[in-house]
Amino acid sequence: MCAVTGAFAVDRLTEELARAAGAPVVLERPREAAHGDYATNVALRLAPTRGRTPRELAEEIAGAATESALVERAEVAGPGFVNLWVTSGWYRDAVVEIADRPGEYGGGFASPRERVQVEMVSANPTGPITVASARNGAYGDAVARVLAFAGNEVEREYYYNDAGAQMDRFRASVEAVRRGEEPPEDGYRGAYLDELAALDGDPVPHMLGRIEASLERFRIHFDSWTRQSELERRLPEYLPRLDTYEKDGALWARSSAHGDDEDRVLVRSEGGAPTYRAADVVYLVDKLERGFDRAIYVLGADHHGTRNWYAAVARMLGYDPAHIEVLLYQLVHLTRGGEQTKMSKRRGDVVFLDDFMDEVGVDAARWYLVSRGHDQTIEIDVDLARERSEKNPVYYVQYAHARIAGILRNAGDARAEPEPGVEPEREERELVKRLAEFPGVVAEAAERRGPHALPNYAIRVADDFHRFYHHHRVLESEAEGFRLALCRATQAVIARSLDLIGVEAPERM
RNA sequence: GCGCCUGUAGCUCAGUGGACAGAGCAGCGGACUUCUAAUCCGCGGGUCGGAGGUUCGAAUCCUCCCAGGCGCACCA
Repeated sequence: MCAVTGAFAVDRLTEELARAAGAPVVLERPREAAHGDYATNVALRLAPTRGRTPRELAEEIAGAATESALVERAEVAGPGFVNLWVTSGWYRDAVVEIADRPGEYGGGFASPRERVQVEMVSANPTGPITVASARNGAYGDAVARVLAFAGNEVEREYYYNDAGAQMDRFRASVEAVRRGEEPPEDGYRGAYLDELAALDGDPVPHMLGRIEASLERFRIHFDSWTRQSELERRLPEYLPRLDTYEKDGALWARSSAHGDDEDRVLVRSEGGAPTYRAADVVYLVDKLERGFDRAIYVLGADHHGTRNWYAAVARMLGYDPAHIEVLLYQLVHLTRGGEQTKMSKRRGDVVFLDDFMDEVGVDAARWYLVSRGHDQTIEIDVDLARERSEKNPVYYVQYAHARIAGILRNAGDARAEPEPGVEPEREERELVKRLAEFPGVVAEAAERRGPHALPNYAIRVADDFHRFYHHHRVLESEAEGFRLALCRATQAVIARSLDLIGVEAPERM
């Protein structure tokens, strides 16, 4: 239970209403201003169980609600909605509570607090990071940031394949270039191969270095890097704990008996080499034995077929599959002038993250890749990206932040404290109510693993702020103290919304 | 054939049970001796893929159908 003191403004209002209704309520913001600042359908929900008509019950709740010091007025509307108008005191308190603790507002709600590992990107180091993999990172890192802000302890990990058939082809391709020959038919091509060929030794560590640099530039920092080859070696320890059988000379996991769609090969018939699945087994044990309460896998939709595999492995090993979570995101389709391009590293005709960042900037790149629902395939016209950059909503949001920073620079010693009797104007009330939504937006983004709610919300905040700014002066106005506090609160919410998706909040533009 | 995802304005997409469905871009018309016009104000634009069902109430939940994307390896 959260204490009443220190609870957010909407929570306090919700509790007052729950008291009036004698049941839990959910408040929502009506689309129509005529329907009040907040509204609840609690009477509609309660009427059947209480043997009353919805309107009758709504009248009663509305009457009780007006007793609250937070409620200016309450009306019954439609089939039985209770519409509420809040007092100017509620607005002042809401602003102060955000402005007073800008670093914490909206966060710290995780219960229980968990140790979480988010494993993401994990692309084979056979080439630079592509825009497709960048979506994995943009999504996974935003989820990680949201979970951390919620109060969890989060680590990011990159898992890479440093052995196996694809890596052999990659190394052979580099070797061929070093000998001045064409890469093999099934090998890799592209300008980056020449750069790797110019360096000495195994190209894999060099490639990984470039990948890490790209991701750091993309503002994703990995706490750890795990190699597939090291995990494979430990397979014999865990084989006895698995449900396995031999068929056609290969060793199979009977995963279909534990929730997977089919059985999987662990050890190949020819050569006796372990498969990628074998490394999966060891890796899962490794993650959980490191003490993570939750191991999150971020995978592209082309891997959705393996979703049940991880849970099956957990069950076979005797772990609760609830510790494992697979997040899927749909793929990125790139077009050039309307024509589809194929994403194949081997053909070398892909768009690399570094080039994408060069073209549209880091902020727009992150914004673009995370502002759409992860269940949605996104289309990016690479040719359009550059010219669209000035119209990208990310600048609209950043500009609101920079404008506020400008006001606060000019404010000097002026105090950001609401004047006791100040009556907020319409644009101010809308902005305050918007800021009051923030904790709910973050909580939902965390729960649904849907960080795209944040950029969409940030646009609304910027929208409300720009409108407020246009209609009212802050400095040397009669409500200067209130408005300065409102500016601080807005700045905090915008900065946090952007930070959670890895976008910077500039002081000047 | 089986599985996952998607179908909302001209385009790109929000909106996972509430009151006449929203934004950005594109189109048209207005507002700058400003705390930054990267802004604001206004206008036009929709059988929410289709058909049934559940509900006081459905873009949202259920069933079927249509269309598209991605999978269904001893590659990763």
